[in-house]
Amino acid sequence: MSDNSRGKAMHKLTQRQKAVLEYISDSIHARGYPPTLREIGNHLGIRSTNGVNDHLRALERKGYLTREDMKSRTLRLMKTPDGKPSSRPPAANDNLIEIPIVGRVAAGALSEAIEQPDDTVHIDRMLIGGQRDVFGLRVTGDSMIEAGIYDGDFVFVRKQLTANRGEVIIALVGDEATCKYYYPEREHIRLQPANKDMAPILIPKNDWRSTQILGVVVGVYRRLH
Amino acid sequence: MSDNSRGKAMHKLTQRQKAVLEYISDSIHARGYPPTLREIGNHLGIRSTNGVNDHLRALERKGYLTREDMKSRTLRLMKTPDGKPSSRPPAANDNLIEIPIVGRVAAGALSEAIEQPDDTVHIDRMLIGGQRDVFGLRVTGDSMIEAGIYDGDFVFVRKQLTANRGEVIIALVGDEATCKYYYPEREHIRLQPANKDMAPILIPKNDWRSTQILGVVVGVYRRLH
DNA sequence: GTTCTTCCTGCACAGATGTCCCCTGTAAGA
DNA sequence: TCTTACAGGGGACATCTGTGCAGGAAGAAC
Repeated sequence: MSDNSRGKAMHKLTQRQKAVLEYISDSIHARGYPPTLREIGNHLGIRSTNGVNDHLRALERKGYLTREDMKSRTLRLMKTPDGKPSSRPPAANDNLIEIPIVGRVAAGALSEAIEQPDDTVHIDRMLIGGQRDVFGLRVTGDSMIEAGIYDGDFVFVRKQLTANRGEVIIALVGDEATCKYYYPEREHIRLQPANKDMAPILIPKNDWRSTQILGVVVGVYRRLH
Repeated sequence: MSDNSRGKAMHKLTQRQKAVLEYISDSIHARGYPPTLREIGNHLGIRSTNGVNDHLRALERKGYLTREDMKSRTLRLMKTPDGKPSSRPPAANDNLIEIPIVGRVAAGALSEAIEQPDDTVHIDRMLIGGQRDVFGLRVTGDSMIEAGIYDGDFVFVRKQLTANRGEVIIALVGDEATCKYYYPEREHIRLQPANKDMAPILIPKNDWRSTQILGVVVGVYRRLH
């Protein structure tokens, strides 16, 4: 046994093997359970269970899946066709966070708005830095264009009542949620737009309630095209 | 048949039924596939497959799971024991797309880069407009700051070889992928930065190969904080 | 009491499913 | 040329696995 290409080498898949792997993955995600040999064969036009088994053995040998002897539907994916470790069910859930997109946000109504969101999106934790208690908001207006936040952008906001100087926050001014830089100063809180044509909003510290900060912006998304 | 508590009433589970449901759920999450009748019986100390089947029938009747006739391991959870809809995998998957984040992109090597991505992220289809063939790229440099695309931003790119005038594209210039506005003109292709301090890149149409367009930017994401 | 439902035992059986063996053929390497 | 990996066909076979029938015991509901 010369076995020259073993070790932790990246075994590449053939087109056919890839198709098999993809069908297994699809089946698991769409139905919640893996397919049988015959289901795989049926889907790919392979009439012999042995033909399918050949592919499964190859995939097993290359480390893309494991299975248990003599048990039906016990396929488990180990890697995606790209070679990424694919403990998909855990991975998909662990790395994702469901974020409510709230439409209008009125005073005190943030939690209500989050409880009954118009919509939700799923975001990879990687993109929001593993934060918790995040909600999404659609930006209206051009007050932050110099910070690269445009009209229509989505901002993802970590819910918190305090912020550090200079952070981009969502604050409640009157009955409206607004996106600004946060600059606490001696006499007042300055909410600074990133737009030289717009003036800062100054709120005397007397009038300021801590509940007016809804959160800190941790991500911005813009659709183009 | 009086059947007084039917309708869409919330059917409560017995202790035993709950245990069965929990074992099924555990099995799916821990192993990736549902158990068989005998596995359930074995785990709960039920020696008769029929005893187990009784529970499954009860759970089915009460709407907590479904299964397919004469197929092994085809249990599907519909509700958690609390009564919450538990269609986690379907919901999460239909709306999500897995996007490879490619690092370096050299001439002709885009598909390879996508096949072996350094990383992938999951993006809600809603955010990229239901596009297919999308990959992600980290932006380097300030050439698009006036378009709100900053150094370090992620751009999501729909793979295509053509573009419309004025779109933000990723093109291959030399051996490097670059993000610019696309302006085809009489004599040359103009790749226009969105930065008044930078000059456009002009490529004579003779030197231009269609493969130089890698795709059109459909989304931009920026982490803050 | 009578009738349900729940929760089992035990068992027979048919259909589903994985495994194994024997083949054919192609293509790439050594 | 010989070997190996790939991509199957066809089929026998043992085992898995769900289904169904015949009960039984305990408790609740009527």
